[in-house]
Amino acid sequence: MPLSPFIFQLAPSSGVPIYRQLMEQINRMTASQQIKAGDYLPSVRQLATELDVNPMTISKAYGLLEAQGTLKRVRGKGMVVVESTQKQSIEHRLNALNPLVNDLIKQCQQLDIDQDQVLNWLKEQFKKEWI
Amino acid sequence: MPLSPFIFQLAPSSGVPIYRQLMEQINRMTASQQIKAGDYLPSVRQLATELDVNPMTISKAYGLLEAQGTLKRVRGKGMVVVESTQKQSIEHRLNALNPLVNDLIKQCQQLDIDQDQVLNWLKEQFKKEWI
Amino acid sequence: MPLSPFIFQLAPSSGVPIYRQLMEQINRMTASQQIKAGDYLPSVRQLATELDVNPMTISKAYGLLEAQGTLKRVRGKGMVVVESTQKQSIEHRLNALNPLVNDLIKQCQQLDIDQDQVLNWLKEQFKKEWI
Amino acid sequence: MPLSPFIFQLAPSSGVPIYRQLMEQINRMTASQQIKAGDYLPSVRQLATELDVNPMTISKAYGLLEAQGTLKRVRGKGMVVVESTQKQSIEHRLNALNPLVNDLIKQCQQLDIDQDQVLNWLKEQFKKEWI
DNA sequence: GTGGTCTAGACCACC
DNA sequence: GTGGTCTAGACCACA
Repeated sequence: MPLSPFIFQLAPSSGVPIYRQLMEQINRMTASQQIKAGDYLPSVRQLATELDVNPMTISKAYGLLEAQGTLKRVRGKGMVVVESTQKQSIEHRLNALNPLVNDLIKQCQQLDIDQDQVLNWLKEQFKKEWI
Repeated sequence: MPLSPFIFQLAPSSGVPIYRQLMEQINRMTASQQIKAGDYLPSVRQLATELDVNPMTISKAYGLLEAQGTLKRVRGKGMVVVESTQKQSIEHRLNALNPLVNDLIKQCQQLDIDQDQVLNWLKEQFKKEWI
Repeated sequence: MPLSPFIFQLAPSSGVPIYRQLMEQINRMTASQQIKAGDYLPSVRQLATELDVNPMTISKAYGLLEAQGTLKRVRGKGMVVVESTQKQSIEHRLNALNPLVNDLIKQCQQLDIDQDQVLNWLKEQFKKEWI
Repeated sequence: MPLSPFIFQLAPSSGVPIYRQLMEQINRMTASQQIKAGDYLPSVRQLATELDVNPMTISKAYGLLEAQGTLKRVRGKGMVVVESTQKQSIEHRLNALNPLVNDLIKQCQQLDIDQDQVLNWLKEQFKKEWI
């Protein structure tokens, strides 16, 4: 029963609701099969403690993922990833980055940064920051 | 001639408050001097109509930018960019992209996409989407 | 125990915006440490009811005091005075009265009242009205 | 025809509407007979130029003072102080300072300044600032 | 319960 | 025409 080897990173002051941040991260991890069918997610209380967040917030995220069909509630055991999830194609996963990249492009233009500058800088940043 | 040649793009469902999106965009445009000292911003009502948003929302953004020292109220004429703003260095502007890039890196890892894949794809996307 | 032992006095017809009156009074009370670091201000809704004012007006004042660095939002608990505030020197606090005193002097001159007359009268008034 | 020997002092950013500041100042000057029955006020245009204010603002103040019975419009000559005004008693004029003094007392209390401190300081300020 | 955001609509002061 | 202030009421995120 893999409890919480998952890396969740929250940005509390980003304006994006915490439950949405959680949902998006879990969705990405199922898309990449870092969480597979049958895996159990950390319990509401455990994750709440770990992230220093109200348990109701975790519960809300789990509830919505259940409604969306990604998770299933198992009485007495917790939330389990449903069997239908499978690793999505690389194209599909890259496309999930589209909103972020469009934002990036828009911000570059507003900051008057050109393509080569930002691409070179991104390469550097990736080398530095990639864990 | 306080027209509105500025391109504001809102993401209403992003969770980021509209007034914040506006503030950030205006801050970026002053950082790149696409809006220069002495320029007039579009009027509250005009921008509200253009973006289909309540005037008070625009007004809140302008008011906070005034409190922050970026804009100044000119009676009967509108909001003008203060004189002290100047174009910021390319390093400074690239650093403004940091939060977005950290997000990008995090999402790639959660989607199990490796560095070369994403960098190549970014190059393509930039060529396609850059206006 | 975020109660409301603070006395706010509004002058609705003074022309000074309500949110500004609130901000000024709160600033004075932190300057004199009648509100100390860690104290909770009355909730938006409570103060709105108490002062018979729209909640958004209170909220605007609190929001600006937060932007100004005097208050901090604590999720689910309310607005708390930040730790950095300290009692300001008597000189500093007296100087805060400058605009009012300049106004007083100007009005005396326009009313053809001389210095001794007004100073004696002020002494009396202070004795009578001081709570 | 005494044109504009009057000293008007405006505080444009005080939040008090300019037309009200004007009205109050003119009322004080009639109360003290610094402006007497039969005196002509400066013309709208002249005062507007002098104070760097929109003529409509002056006009509004004059109009309200006319409605209030203090001034009278004389065709082709301007606004004249009506005959009924007379110098008011010193008590009456001191009472006109009441709102300001109540404000002063309130601010002192909120700033935790005691009576003797403020009275001594006021004496000094009066000596320094009185023109 | 807490604060935050947004809307629709009114009125004010000033150019 | 410009921005500013306020209201009444709705909905959201979080404790």
